[in-house]
Amino acid sequence: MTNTLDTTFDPAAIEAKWYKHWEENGLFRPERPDAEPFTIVNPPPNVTGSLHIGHALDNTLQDIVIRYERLRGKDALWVVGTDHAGIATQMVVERQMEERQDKRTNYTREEFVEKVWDWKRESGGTITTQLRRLGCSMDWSREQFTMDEHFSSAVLKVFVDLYNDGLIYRDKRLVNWDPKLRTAISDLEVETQTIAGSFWHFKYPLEAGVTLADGRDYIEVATTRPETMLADMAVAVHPDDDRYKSVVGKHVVLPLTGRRIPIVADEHADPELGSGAVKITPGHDFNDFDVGKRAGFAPADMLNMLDADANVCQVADGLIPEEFLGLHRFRRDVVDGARELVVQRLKEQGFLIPHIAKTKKGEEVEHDAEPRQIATPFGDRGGVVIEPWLTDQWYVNAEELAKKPIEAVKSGEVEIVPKSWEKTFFNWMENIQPWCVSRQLWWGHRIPAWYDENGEVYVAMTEEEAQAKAGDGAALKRDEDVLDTWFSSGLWPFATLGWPDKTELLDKHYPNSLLISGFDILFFWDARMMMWGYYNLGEKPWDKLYLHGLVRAADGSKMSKSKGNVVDPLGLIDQYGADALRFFMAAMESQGRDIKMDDKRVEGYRNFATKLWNATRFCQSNGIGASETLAAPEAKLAANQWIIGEVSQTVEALDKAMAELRFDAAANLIYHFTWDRFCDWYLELIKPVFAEGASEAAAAETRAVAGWALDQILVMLHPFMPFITEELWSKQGDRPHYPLITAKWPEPQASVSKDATDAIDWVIELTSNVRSAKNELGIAPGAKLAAFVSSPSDVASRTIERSAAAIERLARLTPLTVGESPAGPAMQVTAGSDVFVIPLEGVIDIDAEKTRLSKALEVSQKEARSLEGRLSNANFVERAKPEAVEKARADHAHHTAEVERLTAALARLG
RNA sequence: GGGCGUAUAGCUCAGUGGUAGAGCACUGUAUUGACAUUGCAGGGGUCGGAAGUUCAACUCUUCCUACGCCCA
Repeated sequence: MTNTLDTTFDPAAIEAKWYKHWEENGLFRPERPDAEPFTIVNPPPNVTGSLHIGHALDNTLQDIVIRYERLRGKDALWVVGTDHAGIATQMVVERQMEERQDKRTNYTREEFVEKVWDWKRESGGTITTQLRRLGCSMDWSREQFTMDEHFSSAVLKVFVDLYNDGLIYRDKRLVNWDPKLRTAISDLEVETQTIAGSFWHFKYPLEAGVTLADGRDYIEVATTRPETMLADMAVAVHPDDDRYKSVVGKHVVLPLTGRRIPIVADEHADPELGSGAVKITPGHDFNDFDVGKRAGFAPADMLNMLDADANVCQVADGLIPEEFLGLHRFRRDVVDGARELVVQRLKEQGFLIPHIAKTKKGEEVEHDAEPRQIATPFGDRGGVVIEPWLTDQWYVNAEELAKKPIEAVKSGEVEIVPKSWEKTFFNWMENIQPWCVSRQLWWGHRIPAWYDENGEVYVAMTEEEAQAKAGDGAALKRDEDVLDTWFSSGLWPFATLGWPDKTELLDKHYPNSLLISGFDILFFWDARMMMWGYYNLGEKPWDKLYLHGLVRAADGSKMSKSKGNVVDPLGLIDQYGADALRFFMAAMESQGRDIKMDDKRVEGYRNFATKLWNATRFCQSNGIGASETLAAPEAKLAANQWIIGEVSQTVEALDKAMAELRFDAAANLIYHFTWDRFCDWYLELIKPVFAEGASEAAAAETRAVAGWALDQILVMLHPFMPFITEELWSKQGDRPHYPLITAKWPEPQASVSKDATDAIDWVIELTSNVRSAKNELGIAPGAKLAAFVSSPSDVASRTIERSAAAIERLARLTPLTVGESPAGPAMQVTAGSDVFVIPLEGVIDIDAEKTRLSKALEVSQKEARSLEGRLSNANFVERAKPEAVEKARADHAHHTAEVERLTAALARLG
């Protein structure tokens, strides 16, 4: 029995209804204890986040795969949750406090963290509601959060294990410091941007009595960061640089501070660049840090002239003049800083070497500095210039942990799709640097390390354990810092399944089957998961990694809030429906290439949904309802056999596309099958069967086959368009205990007669050719015409006999006579090897038919000539693949025959 | 500087060693029975440029040009 569909398709009306139904009935993860597992973990979005177009793509692809595997009977688990997003979340809550003239430091750490939890409970996880609107079928019953108690203890365990294995350590070295957020960040969180800056040249006076070979009493140095000269500890020159050989080991006396610093030989100094001498500030520059170490300065002795806010503070030797203290490192908010004051003072004291530029007219003009493009590091969250800063931080020995992941990808144990990303993966993993994992925040997993009065460190899961290690008398103080959010989200593939406990879930679903992520988090997250997976479980996190691209604005630019070109996926869902947006994402996703937003295309897929809706309405009006069998029904009629064969081919091709993760190919297959085959041909072919007076047996067979074929469409389309398909499935029959989401995927099992499918293909060709000819000759499309075929092929004979009704209805040829046509003007139409002569006494425009035939003749002549050329080439006949030669011969024969036929037809027209 | 990727119809994109496809747009046409969010028919491309391999190159190789991304 069927439930009548509304005449119009309204996505919004069905989306909420079905999502609720699925979720409330536990259909996202039905009990399938004995089924083969299939597992995906969702890249956990920030708990502060809301759904953007990138999430829409990422989650659509995952949902397509998980729904597909669920339909194929697997125990499909899609793990979902959010991550605590240390910096982002703390920023959100602090900003809210600011609005109330309040601040974090007005509270204790515990009070503040409790406020963040309050925020999370009230406003966090907006995105989880939004994912539901997209139709994503995750297992919400097991929703995870990286700060959950269980997850948190897994994080601490990893830290402790790594420490015990010597893979995590505390070190004093330069770190990327974000002075706005007042925390260290990892090198991945630094974005280098090229900005317009200046390059200043200074004189550093040699100490009394020392001169260069050329007699000068100073060394010229140049810098883009003059303020750091307050903490300079050396001047480096290249050991082979003759200009400076005599002064290596001597000293200069710095202006402003009066610090006496050595001239050292170091290969870092490039004789070709500028003066060849470089100032060395080991405490504030990564290169200088290395030079400083080589020159014999211990990190602890390196001068640090900036505080956590990047304001000038006094250095250990106390030589920075009072007037600089407290200044910001450089001009900020229209207030000059240390940089500007240093330049001003050096200029006043004659230590600035001006830059001479020429104007367009050739006049020389003096500037304080040379304008330059400078590669500058910015923090990806705070957006301010990163300061290399000397602090104690925790580092993970990433080089060691990267070994197994590299090996796994090399051996093929883990497959990266598309493969082109492997090189990028290796390039990064093989040159990986120690990973700074400590963050100076309050929100996050606090580092399980305690220090006694002597600074001795004790790493343990709990304070009690640490105390036990330190001894009863020791007064312990816990490390203030928290861990990088990626440190914890890297545990996602297994900590969400219960690890470190040995759970059945973990046993069954680890390693995961597949991970889908944007390539932008390949290093941040995907690589971390591999490191953690191998380290903690000795096994890969997933079999396969699929990387997709970015969704770009329609003009190809990157979407960003500042540009104001962000497309809201929820708006698109409101406008076109979730199914249309999902289908768009799938159809555009071709192995990692970026996707350009195209509303017209989304609209097109909304139209596709409407088409299917209306096709189903047509079925209903002819008594076509739900199928009663999984296997294709028995069919005698050619059209029915044909559609069964087409379904079977489509399933096969679809399975192949899905196995290769070709989302675009899969979407296009089901699209074209539904529209071009099922709607445009099959439904037209079966219409005569339901006409009055037609055979009841034929109608019954057709109802069964059509109902079955439509059901196969609904199943195959369901992963892409879950809402409309579930709605139509339910309306096609009463099957409340057999919802589409957990229905069975079709299995290609058709045994259809080739005669039948050939017959329909022949009818389709004949119909298309008749329509085309009529159109060119200006004959009304609806006109029914008599036709003659003198010596029909086998397929023609059979089809004329069995499917005259279809030929009449579609090709509009009737009566169809086997035999010679009467003399007189006529047009010719072919199908396969058959030629139909259609007399058109009085109707035909003879000139138009002549033109049409001449055009066709020209094409065939050209083709025949070209093929002749190829076939007369001995090299081709001898060396080409036999199939290619065979095909060329057949094509040549065909075109030669066409030339003959068309010439004769033209002659007949006079 | 190192690495990767992309250049195919007006636009957005598939594609295969045997002379090209889709969606949208465009043109013509059709309107009382599933659907104008539609049907039918059609026009439109020397597959970025050059050279090479091959019987045959849009497809493989090299170089060039343009654009994009990542790393330093």
